[in-house]
Amino acid sequence: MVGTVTERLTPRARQIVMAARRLLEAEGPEALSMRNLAQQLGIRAPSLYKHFESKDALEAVLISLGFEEQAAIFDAALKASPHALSAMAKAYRAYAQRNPQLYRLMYDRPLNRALLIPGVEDAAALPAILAAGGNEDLARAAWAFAHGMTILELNHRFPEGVDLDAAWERGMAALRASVPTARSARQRNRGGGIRP
Amino acid sequence: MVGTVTERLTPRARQIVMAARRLLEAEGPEALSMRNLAQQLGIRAPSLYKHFESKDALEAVLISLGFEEQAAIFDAALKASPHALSAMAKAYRAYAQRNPQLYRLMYDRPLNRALLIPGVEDAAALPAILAAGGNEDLARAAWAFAHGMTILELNHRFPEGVDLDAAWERGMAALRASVPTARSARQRNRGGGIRP
DNA sequence: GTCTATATCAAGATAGAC
DNA sequence: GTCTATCTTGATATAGAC
Repeated sequence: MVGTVTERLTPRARQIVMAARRLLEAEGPEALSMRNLAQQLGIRAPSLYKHFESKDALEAVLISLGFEEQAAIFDAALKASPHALSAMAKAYRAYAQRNPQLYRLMYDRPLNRALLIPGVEDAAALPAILAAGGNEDLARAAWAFAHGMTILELNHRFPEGVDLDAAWERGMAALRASVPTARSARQRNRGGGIRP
Repeated sequence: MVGTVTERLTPRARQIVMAARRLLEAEGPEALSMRNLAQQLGIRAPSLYKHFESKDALEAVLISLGFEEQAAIFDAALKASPHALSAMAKAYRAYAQRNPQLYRLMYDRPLNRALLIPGVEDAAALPAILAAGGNEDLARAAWAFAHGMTILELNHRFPEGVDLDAAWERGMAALRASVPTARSARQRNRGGGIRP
């Protein structure tokens, strides 16, 4: 399903989204203003509103794109490795490191789900549940751990020079030991939604 | 050491900080502007600058206050319970739930450490390291898990109605099983700073 | 300690012409 | 699809009088 987000856009809207992504990644979410974005494209800010209803709508496309990309790499990690949970964690960390500002945009605030492309959020979450052996509580715990490590590192909250690889490995080792077997998973899984 | 932060302030500055805290908790970080704050106090915004050099300086006092309070409740949790790591996690979660907007202010951005009251950040972190049996990697992992659960819940990232108690317990059970003994801790602890 | 007046800047968004 | 001109709002902060 890669490409469904940008395929919904007109060619010009796609160009704008790509410019927005470059600007975001280069200068951070505060710099992503309609004025700055227009300048990057060599046009004026009001022109952008012919392509997107609002700034929120434009950001929602970026966020949808992020979920779509996460879903793809999580699926790949899940299929490629027998150690599903660790592979997912590595993929999660790598994505955030390659796209730190988009990651911030995706996770720093409550989501405006009405503006998202339907399904993208759940598509990114499903592989995590599978990697947790179907146990949603464990999937949520693993997600929280991965997000916490990621955002605390992005915000420079750990002491400088510290070995974060070791902290990741320590946490993942603990969580891995907690993955249920296929049999116990069937007993435990009580539904409730696709997101972990 | 409770009270050291507000003790450094003049009586009027203390009143301003308390009003800022009420405003922050009632309406969120975006509403904490110098204008709004002044209005709460029945004065004009420029008057605030006679008491604080900048908005950042005022926020730094609030953040220092948060660390001071966290240090106090973490110390208490550590002393009160033989299950140190779980007690810490419960205290962490409870503090964030009682002070959600201050929690956001404390953790959503990189810290301006030059403006903080010296030592408060480390004082809040030390109990976590002790609770992790002295293993700093584990302390960092546990902190990341607790912060991730907290901020994802505050931002409504989990599906509605889901049992987050179970996710907390699942994660903490896994991490708890990983706490080293006093003997192994002495071998492992490699220093590097007080923050986890 | 507080005031008024002001500087400075930047944000999102709309109307209507071309 | 882009423009100019404009509206509206709001932010942090300073100068200098009282």
